[in-house]
Formats: sequence, structure tokens, C-alpha cells
Amino acid sequence: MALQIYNTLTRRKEPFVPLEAGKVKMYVCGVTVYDYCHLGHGRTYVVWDTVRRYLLSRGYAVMYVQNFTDVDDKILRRAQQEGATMEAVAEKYIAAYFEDMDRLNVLRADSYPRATQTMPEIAALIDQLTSIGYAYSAAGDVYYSVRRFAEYGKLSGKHLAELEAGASERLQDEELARKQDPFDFALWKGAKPGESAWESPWGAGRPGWHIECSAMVKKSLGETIDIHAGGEDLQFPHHENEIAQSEAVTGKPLARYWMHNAFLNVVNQAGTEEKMSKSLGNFKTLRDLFEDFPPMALRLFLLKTSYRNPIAFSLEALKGSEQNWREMEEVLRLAPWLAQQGQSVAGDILFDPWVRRFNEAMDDDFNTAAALAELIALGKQLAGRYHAAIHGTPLADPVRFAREWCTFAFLCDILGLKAGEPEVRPSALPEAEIEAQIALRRQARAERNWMEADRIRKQLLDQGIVLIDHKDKPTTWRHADL
RNA sequence: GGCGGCAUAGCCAAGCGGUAAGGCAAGGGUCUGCAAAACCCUGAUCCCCCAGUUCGAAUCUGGGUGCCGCCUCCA
Repeated sequence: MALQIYNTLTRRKEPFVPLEAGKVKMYVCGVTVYDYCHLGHGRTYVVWDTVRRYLLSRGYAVMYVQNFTDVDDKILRRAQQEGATMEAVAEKYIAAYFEDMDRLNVLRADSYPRATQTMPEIAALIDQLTSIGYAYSAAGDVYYSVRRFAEYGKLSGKHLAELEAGASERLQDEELARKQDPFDFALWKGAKPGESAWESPWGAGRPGWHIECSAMVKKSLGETIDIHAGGEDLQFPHHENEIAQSEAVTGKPLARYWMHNAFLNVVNQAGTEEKMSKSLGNFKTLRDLFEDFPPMALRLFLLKTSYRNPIAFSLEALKGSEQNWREMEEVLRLAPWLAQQGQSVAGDILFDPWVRRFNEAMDDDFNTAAALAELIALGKQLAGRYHAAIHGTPLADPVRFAREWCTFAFLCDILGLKAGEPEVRPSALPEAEIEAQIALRRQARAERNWMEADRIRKQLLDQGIVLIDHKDKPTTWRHADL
């Protein structure tokens, strides 16, 4: 079975066929940089990063572009609050974005276009839309004439006639007076006094939100791309408007596959779920979470649910993922031990059955939850055999173990799960010293001096050395963080 | 009001017509001087409710109920 992708446009899973064989052009709507990212943002970018990684693993050359919206009302407001320029605010949160996403092991995009760096292309697009009659200017603003685009609503399944009722409630906007139709949206907003502004044929101002993506996609990837992705909230109006803008000009589909990830929800005090968002004030920033959880435990948590299902955030669930991750990381860190056993840690991987089952799960619209079940099972098996080995039962088939380990590491990498450096490598005691302490403790135990024996054990533990007693052989030890 | 989605054990979650994966937590056990670690065992007679289709449904249809998202900035 080949890769199937759920396409929002058709509301079906479809076989994935890229425009050009072997190549994938992928565009993901990025963040508006006015604040730190929370776990919900983390979910989005971990999901699309994983999609990208999987496509890469299947041999596609993936061009991955993700924008930063660095011109926006919220950034403007934040700049005023902080007494900074809009540019400074944007720079600050772009840097923070990279820090956070690096820790989640999200690969860097091939390019990160920004609105401020795409002004000529944005202006050109608006100009084209105006000249073909899909846009009109009004008092310094430029609006898109939604009713001109016959297919408007095809992505979100919304119909203008039905939207009208809701729109009537927010009519008291001066902007509305300038619109020929309440559903028209701004392509260009005339600047108010004191705002950052760019010159344009329509006067000083800044682009509307939707137009930047149309311009960036076209500039960086072309008129039709393979995958256009983002959070499900962007489906309407953002992506709908992108389609209207781009397709009106090119007459070609903007994207072949539209993909949207579901939200991360939080259980509120009333006991019901609501999305994690800044406006609701119920968010956990990634950097706060990193204080309490390994980043990879968060990544694992985010991938344990398939991307189109909502995640209910809870500490309990997160701790469960942390447990899973601890074991997986222990296994991933086995490379030195394997080398010590004389086994290759860069050897062949086993395609059957692990990779096959993993791929089957991922081929089904990137079902990371099912894929992870395989991976966790494999990890558990390896951990079990490793534990038996260090407890005295030698590996039955070291070569096979090594190959399965390589398989495990390979699959973890596809999901972007990476073992960190052991955090606390306590002042490594010389082995001779450890052995001496063990000998002292053995003596104490022989004398049934349990207090002394326990004291020595505790003392070694404080230095990061864990003792493992055995029934019929001498006590062994290992590093606590392994 | 319109559109879309979800409802599976204490928690998370897969399942897409053939008789309930997996994980976390919990309980019991083995081992131990005691620990730690590890290992073993135990779990839904049932998948929100009610009808229906079918030899057979958690999976399909219809009707309920509950919850979520979008329709306004939002990942």
C-alpha cells in the first residue's frame, strides 16, 4: 500500500502522488512572532516535521518552506508595550522559536520567508489581483472581492450565503464601510499614524495577513505545490483566502494536498476541553515545560496521538510519555555498550517485520500513534534483553540484537526522537575506587553490618553509581543516568 | 444559526465489517538482609445511548446525548 494522505480539500484519504516524481514541495504556515511558543505550537511543528522526515525516509527530496509572519497587529501592540520596534519584537521571538524547536529536534526548514522580506512580491500580487478585477482599493486599503472567486469556500465547505448570518454581528467596524461586501478581506491596510509602513501604489501601509503566504509560496516553491499544511484553525479563513488569491491569478491549484493538524486542548475547571491558546490564557509555553520534562518526552507525547485527532493535555498523560521516553532513551544510548560487545552500531537494519509495520502505519496518513506502538514494542524487547544481559544472562544472538538496535535507532530518527547527552555525568569515580567500595560493602554485608553496607551504597549513588546485587555473583554497577 | 470533528478500561490511545493493539498508572508475585533495578501475572463479555442493515458491527445506516473546533486574531 502506498502512502495515503487525508486531503482537507476532498475530505478523503488519497494516494500521495507528487507533482514531480520523487520531489515534494511543502509549505507550512508558521507563527506570528509576538510571543513564546506554547505546546500547541509545538504540536503543529513537530507534526509537520515528522511528515517531512517520513517523506525523506521514503526517498523523496522534500523542499520544506515555513514562513514567519513578522508584520501584524499583535506584533505592533507588543512592540508598543515593550517600547521596542516591530522588528526587534519579531527578531526576539524568531530567535526563541528556533531555540524551542531545536530542543524538540524539529529540522530547520529549507527557507523561512518573512513578510518584511517579501514586500515586492506581495505588492506585485496585489497589483495583479487588482488589474484582473479581483481586488479594489478603498481609502488606502485594498480588498479582495470574494464574490468574484466562484470557488470560494471549496476548502472549508463554507458557503457565503451561510456565513452571512454570523457576519451580521460584527458590522460595527469602520473597515466594513469601505468593503463592498462584508466577506471581502484586506490585501493591503493603509497605515495609521505612527505605524511601521511600507510604500506601495496604494499608499503607505502593510499587507494583510493572507496575502503574504500566497506571495511566499509562489516565490519560493512555485504556482502549484504538493503539500500545504497548518493548524486546523487556518483552514478558514486563512487557507481559503490563500486559494482565492493565488488561484485567481494563476488559474492553477495552489496545492494538491491540504493538510491540517488538530489542536492541543486543555481540560478546564469546568471539566470540559478547550483549545490551548494565548487568548484563553491556558497555555504552557514550551520553555516552561522544558523545565519539568525532557523535550523528547514532549515530542513523544505529541506523536502518540495521530495528527488529526485532538490531544487532551494532562500532566498524567505527559508523565506516561516521559516513562516511555526514559526507556527508549536508555536503549538509544546503548551504542557504546554494543561496541563493547563487539557489535556494529552502524549495521544493517531489519526490514522485517519492524520497518514494514512501521511504514504501514505511517503510510496510512502518517499514523504516528500506531507507528509508535511498534517502536515502543521493539524498544521494550531490546530493553528486556539488555537488562537480562547486564544481569548475567548473555545475549542469545548479539548480531541480531545489534541489527534490531540499528533498526530501532533508524525508526526513532524518522520520528525525530533523539537521545540527549546524559545530563549529569557525575564526577566519574575511577573504576578501581568503585570496586574498592564494593569490596568494602561486601565485607560489611558478610558481617551483616547492614547500616554500613547501605551507607556505602548510598554514598556511591550520590556519585551517580548504582549498585546491582546478584544472588550468585558479585555486585555489579552502572552509571545512574544510563 | 451554519460547517467540520470527536465519544474505546483510572489516564492516553490504535482499530475503518470478522469477533477489542500498545503504553502509563494500579494490584499481585519472583528476586533481595532491606532496597533499587529487572522480570512475570492480572485487567474492557465489551467500545456514549436507542433502533436498523448483516451470517457477523466498536467499525455501516438512521435517530438521540455529550464534548470540541471553525464561522473574529489564533498552530
